[in-house]
Amino acid sequence: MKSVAAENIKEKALQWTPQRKTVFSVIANSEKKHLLAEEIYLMSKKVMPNIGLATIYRTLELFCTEGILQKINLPGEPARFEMLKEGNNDHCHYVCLGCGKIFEAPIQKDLSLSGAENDNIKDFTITTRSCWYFGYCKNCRDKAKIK
Amino acid sequence: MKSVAAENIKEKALQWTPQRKTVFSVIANSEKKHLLAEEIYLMSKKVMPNIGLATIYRTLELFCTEGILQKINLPGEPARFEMLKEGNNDHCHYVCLGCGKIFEAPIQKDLSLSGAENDNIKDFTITTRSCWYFGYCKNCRDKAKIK
DNA sequence: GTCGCTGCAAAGCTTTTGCAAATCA
DNA sequence: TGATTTGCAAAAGCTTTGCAGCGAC
Repeated sequence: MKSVAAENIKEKALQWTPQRKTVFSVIANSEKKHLLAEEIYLMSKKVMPNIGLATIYRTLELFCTEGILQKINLPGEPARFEMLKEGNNDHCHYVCLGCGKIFEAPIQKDLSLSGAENDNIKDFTITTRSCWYFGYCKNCRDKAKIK
Repeated sequence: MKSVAAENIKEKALQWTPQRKTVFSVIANSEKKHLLAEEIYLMSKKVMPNIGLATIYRTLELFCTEGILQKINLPGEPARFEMLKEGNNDHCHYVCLGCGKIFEAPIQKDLSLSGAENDNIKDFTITTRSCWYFGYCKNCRDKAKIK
């Protein structure tokens, strides 16, 4: 399993090397969805002990430009990477400040231009959306109340 | 002009020092809304040549925890800082990938829980929203078509 | 044989930290 | 005076880059 985007790499005469296969499968098979470069590196090293960190970074960058991955930057921590799916990737993320878990939900279709009173925005062509909500999940909120 | 949040600093026995005043006024009076630490540092140095970069970072962190500033992390560049206003700060950002300009619009009220099919999300308490749309403004899109 | 890819090490950049001196309450 | 803040320099942490060797086509 490589995905259409992965096929694109071959078409562009870029190589589907063992290292790139490893990085791809490690991310694709991970239970965690939002991975640090360091985590991807360590998981890849289990499969391919000689792989270098620079290769990880170069591969992640490649995958991002090819639309296989999305890079996520949250405050106070290194970048994370999330696998994109064919078709709709318009979901928003709910980050619990208590337990650190990340939940996801679809983004409303009409959300993008809502409330636009500004021509610049009414006439804006969106290519990528990134919506992040920070707060507390039920569990953590309940715990906080008990305290 | 200091804002309620700035007053809070005094109440907490934190000091409203010349350096902090400088950083605050430099950001408050800037035309650009989304500033790099480096930009704030250079602007502050014009007013107070001896101010140190570490002081800038420490002040920015303080202002963020006090709710005076919001830290913004976009991929591929250092953190930016945006001044928060009293009351509603729920706006989303449109970043033009052509000219780099950032436009703003209000966020829909009902946006947060829309499409939630998941209990974790239905029952999520949001404290902060961060919505970013990437794409092309009218100008840049038109230019691209001419090419 | 050419071109791209890899691993290693070094460098780069942003941000944080340690500490003595200065400042403020 | 005692606690906080500052500036400088050094360190830390993440990421990128240079380069020689390797591998694919």
